[in-house]
Amino acid sequence: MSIGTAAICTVDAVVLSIVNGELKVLLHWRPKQPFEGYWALPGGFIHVDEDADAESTMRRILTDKAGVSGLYLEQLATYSGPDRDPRGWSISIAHLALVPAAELTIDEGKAALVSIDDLPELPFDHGKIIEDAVARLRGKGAYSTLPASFLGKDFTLTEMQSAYEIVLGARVDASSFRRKVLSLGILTDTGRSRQGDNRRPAKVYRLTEAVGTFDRTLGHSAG
Amino acid sequence: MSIGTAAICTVDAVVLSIVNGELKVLLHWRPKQPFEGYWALPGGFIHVDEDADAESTMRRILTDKAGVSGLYLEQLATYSGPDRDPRGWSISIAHLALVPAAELTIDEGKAALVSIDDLPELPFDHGKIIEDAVARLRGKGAYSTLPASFLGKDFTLTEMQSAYEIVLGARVDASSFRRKVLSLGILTDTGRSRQGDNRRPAKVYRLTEAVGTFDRTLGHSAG
DNA sequence: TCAATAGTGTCTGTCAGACATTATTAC
DNA sequence: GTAATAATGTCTGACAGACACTATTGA
Repeated sequence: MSIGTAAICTVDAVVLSIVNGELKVLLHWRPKQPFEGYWALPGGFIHVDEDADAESTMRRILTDKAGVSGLYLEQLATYSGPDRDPRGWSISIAHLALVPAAELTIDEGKAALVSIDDLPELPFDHGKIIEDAVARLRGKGAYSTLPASFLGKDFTLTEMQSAYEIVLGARVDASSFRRKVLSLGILTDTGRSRQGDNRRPAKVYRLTEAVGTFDRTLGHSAG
Repeated sequence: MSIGTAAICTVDAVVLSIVNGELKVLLHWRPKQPFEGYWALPGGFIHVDEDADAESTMRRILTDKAGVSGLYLEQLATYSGPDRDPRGWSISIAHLALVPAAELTIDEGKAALVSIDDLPELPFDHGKIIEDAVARLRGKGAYSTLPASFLGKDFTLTEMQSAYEIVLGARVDASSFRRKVLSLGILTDTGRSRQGDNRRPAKVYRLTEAVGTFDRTLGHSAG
């Protein structure tokens, strides 16, 4: 009896970034069939001869297609079925990646950052995957440091608050935000300040640890 | 160029249940190689000629191996790599299932419910998968109706509270629990009561909707 | 009556939201 | 001084935890 299956095994990434106060997703122009000429999520085949696991596949592809490495990456969900890919029964292990826009290398014509509110028609089930990715980000954003992944290593509290507001899609009270974030101990004061024009300089912080979750929520709680 | 990969595509389920106030996982005795004679998670190959997607594969296998259908099932994560299965580079789309113990058909000798604190040595990465499943359940339990999936269709508040206590691994105050659960509107009063010996009968409720999440937490909040 | 469990009432500390106020910069 | 943003102080309502209290059954 055969132990293998004929399923096509791929990975796809929903790479999100904040540009001009808007959540954008990285789309890649498909140079080949199927869906030649369409914009789609960056993805590709698992190479069983070189990849240590699906996350390695994903990082290899993101480095190749978007020039990013070391970004925040988590597994989103796995999509499968006979109809999602015209080549046959397929599996896609989808990932969610968050990256500061400045760290992305966009090859004009081959890739683009597109507002999640203004997506073109997408092949496969990529529309659904992006929807799920944004839902995950919005849901997890309120009780984790995920939104800080959109910022550089160092940032001010105002910048961090702005990232949370964009992720949550709601205004956040500055006083509450500072009180909570600082009391959680997730930030380290770098001792430096960032000057602006005609205004008081803001203290510069960085994450004490990598992305993590906490039990209190930030921003408005529904209900 | 070949579009397929040689990855072995499987699904596995962490079927959890509560027996005697303890969280138990369904293990299946492996009648064939690899790991013949070991206890392992119920799982199997995706059949691309008959399965509509990985969840269909999972439900087909659970019906065959555990006689359960219509249970709560959600995707957990996908595990992959060259070493987790001796047959080669493999993918397992792992699922989390919650089911009342009474609805399980256990074929003695072929399957067993084992306490999650007393697991045997498990093949593949099944130990890690169970660990992740329990972490998911504990994390999501405090703000969802997931623990109610361990109960039958109808239940009393005391039974529901007990399920939450077992899932959260902590005592829950009855007054707080009732106040919260009832104010959330997630329960419908059936109008019936359940008699016990020498005690006041308890009202019988059922979930108003299928498993869902809410924003307030039940039980102790950490921090 | 008692034993046992079901269910309610109420106090208190914590904390999010609101918003007024102060601080620090450039000009 | 003004303009602009950074940061703090304080009031209030909501609610979780604690726990005392009442209710309803069988014997």
